[in-house]
Amino acid sequence: MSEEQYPQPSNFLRQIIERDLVQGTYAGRRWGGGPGDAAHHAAGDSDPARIRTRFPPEPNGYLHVGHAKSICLNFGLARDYGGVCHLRFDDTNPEKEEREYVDSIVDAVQWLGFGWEAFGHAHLYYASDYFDFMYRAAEYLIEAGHAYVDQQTAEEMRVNRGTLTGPGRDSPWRDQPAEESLRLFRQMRAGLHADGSMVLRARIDMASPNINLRDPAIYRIKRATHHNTGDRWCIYPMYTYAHPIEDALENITHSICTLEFEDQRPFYDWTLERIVPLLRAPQFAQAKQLLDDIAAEGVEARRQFALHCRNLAAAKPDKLGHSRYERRVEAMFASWAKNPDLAVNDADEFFKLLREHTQHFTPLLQHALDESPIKPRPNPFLLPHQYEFNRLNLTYVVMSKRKLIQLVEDRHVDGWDDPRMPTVVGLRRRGYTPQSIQLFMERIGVSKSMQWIDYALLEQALRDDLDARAPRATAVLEPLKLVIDNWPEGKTEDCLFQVHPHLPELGTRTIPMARELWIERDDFMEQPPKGYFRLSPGSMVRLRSAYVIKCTGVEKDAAGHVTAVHAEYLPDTKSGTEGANSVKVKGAIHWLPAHASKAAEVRMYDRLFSDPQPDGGAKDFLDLLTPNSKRVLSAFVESSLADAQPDDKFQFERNGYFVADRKDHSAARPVFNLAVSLKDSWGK
RNA sequence: UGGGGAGUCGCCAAGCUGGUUAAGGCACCGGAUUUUGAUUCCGGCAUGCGUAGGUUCGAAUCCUACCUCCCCAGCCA
Repeated sequence: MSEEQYPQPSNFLRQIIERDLVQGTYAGRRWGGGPGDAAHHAAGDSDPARIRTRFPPEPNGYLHVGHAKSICLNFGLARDYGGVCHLRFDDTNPEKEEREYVDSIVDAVQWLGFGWEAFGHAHLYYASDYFDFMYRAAEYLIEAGHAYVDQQTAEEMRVNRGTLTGPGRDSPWRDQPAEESLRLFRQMRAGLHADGSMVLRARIDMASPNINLRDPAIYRIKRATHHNTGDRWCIYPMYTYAHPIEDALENITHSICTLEFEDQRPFYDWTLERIVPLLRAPQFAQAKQLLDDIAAEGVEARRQFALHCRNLAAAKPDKLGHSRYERRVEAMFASWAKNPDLAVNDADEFFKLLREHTQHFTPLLQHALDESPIKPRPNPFLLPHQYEFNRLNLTYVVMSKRKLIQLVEDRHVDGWDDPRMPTVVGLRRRGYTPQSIQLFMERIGVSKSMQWIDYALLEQALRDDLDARAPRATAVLEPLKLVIDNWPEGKTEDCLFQVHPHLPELGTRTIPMARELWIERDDFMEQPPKGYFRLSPGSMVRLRSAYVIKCTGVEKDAAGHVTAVHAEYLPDTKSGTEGANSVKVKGAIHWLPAHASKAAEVRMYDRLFSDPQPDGGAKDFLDLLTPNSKRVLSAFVESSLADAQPDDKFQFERNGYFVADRKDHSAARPVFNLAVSLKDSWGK
């Protein structure tokens, strides 16, 4: 795997993947054609996907630009490394989830330019389809002494969890016999207990400095109709328990999530390591074989592997549990610490214990094989690993679901797809292209440090994308009448415009010049400041693709507002003719004929918030809303725009990029949204 | 105060198995071209890598101490 093969900028995730590819970490995987346990996959061929990633949204709301980063990352990595990215709905909490959101997420991911069809399969999955396996695994954990049913109230559990600095207290139910927990758990499933009356908990360590390891809840009773499984279940697994299982069943190699889940990773590993005998049954047999092989290699191999395991257990004490087999091994490790030579004497017994009671040692074995410094040993378990990246923070927007909902419900915006919203549907309606969003994500990169990205960067990515390909058009947004007094009444003359200045193959369009025109109100000033290139009394300016004109006067209403501007044109200065450059002018303004332009509604959008971090600190984000962030203008557009279809994007020259509104635009009633203004070093 | 992360130019971000002139993007500042004050093009932009020590011929990269910021105490995800 040479560097030249991967021209993309390096980041820590790419390095991890490239390392795994080089080392063949996941080379031995088989794929059963769909998600399933190892027996299912063992029956399939070797996995055609070199890596598998996943985008796992909970279908409880609309996706926003933060999700888009995760989508671009996960699907992008899979695409770049010959892998597959699964779209998986993490639907383990029926109270919050709805079919409507599933549909909108499917739509959003596709629109962003990604798909989950690969190697003849549509990799779209639901965590809820794995409930049976999750339940089986839970019973297995109970039987193995790794989980118990707790009848404390939620409040008692909270109190007994301890604090950030102080340890928790064991539940009175923690040491009840496995049979009793199993009986209760089955009753929970059968619906014999009230919601909230008991919960299944992993049995780990109530004194762990990592609070997530203080016997986390893994199943709760919740009578709610699930969008996918209906009323089949009244107990539902918790995310922390369900997620690693989902990944493992789907053969995910790199499970990539945001930084706040870092503390959760030890539990992710804990879960998979404990259920290896169930999850990876055929590989489990392979692991026993591997132990036999090592043992057969001789005294030195045995000694090395045993000491490697000891060192690992010393570094990660949680890899060893409390069964009597594990306690025996623990005792051996302790004696070897004092005298490594003892390892030689104990090696036979050590291997015998591991070989005959492998199910107790899967956590230790998993890590020993994963990080074998002695001699590369294939790790048959092929468990997925979790990696975390920095979440996107964008200035001038809010991204928390609660706040987004409030904006919609309190009618500060016109809906989830309001062009000012940072939702994917909002960006789409605003005129953002999938390419611009992908470009933005490439530019901001990914790392593990906190990132605050200026909203302007998103806008610039849109400009860069649209500048290269959007057809040009003329629109006069705030019209002011211009009368060319020396132009004959009734005369018109076609003026030629390029559709795109750098893409001549896109052709030309014409706009007829006439006596009465519309120009932009901003393009005239009665008392111009220094450096103003446009029209003012006595000044000359070019009408784009037409003639140079000289301003001769203004009309005003009773209040003194300018109602019309008068000018005379210089007949020999038409663009494209010999005399075009006979008169040099600094400014060129755009215009439209009053008799042949189309009226259109143009919606001008500003940032929703005027504070760079409306989400931060003690501020009330609603106090920081930009007043009038939406302005509706009655504008004129060139008549060729009558053919514009909803979602079509244009550069309105000298103004910015606009999109025909995907909901409201029609030929009869054209409606355009400002996507992003042109860069303006003068400052309108 | 426990645990887990992170600190490289205004904003991102490479580099971090010690030796490069500390990549690149965005922003910004010059200048050229321009009938969009747009685009494009050229040029500029960290003697410096959170701070202080140390190891070394040589440190952003290794060691020590300290500082700052973020995350964690749901039967949410």
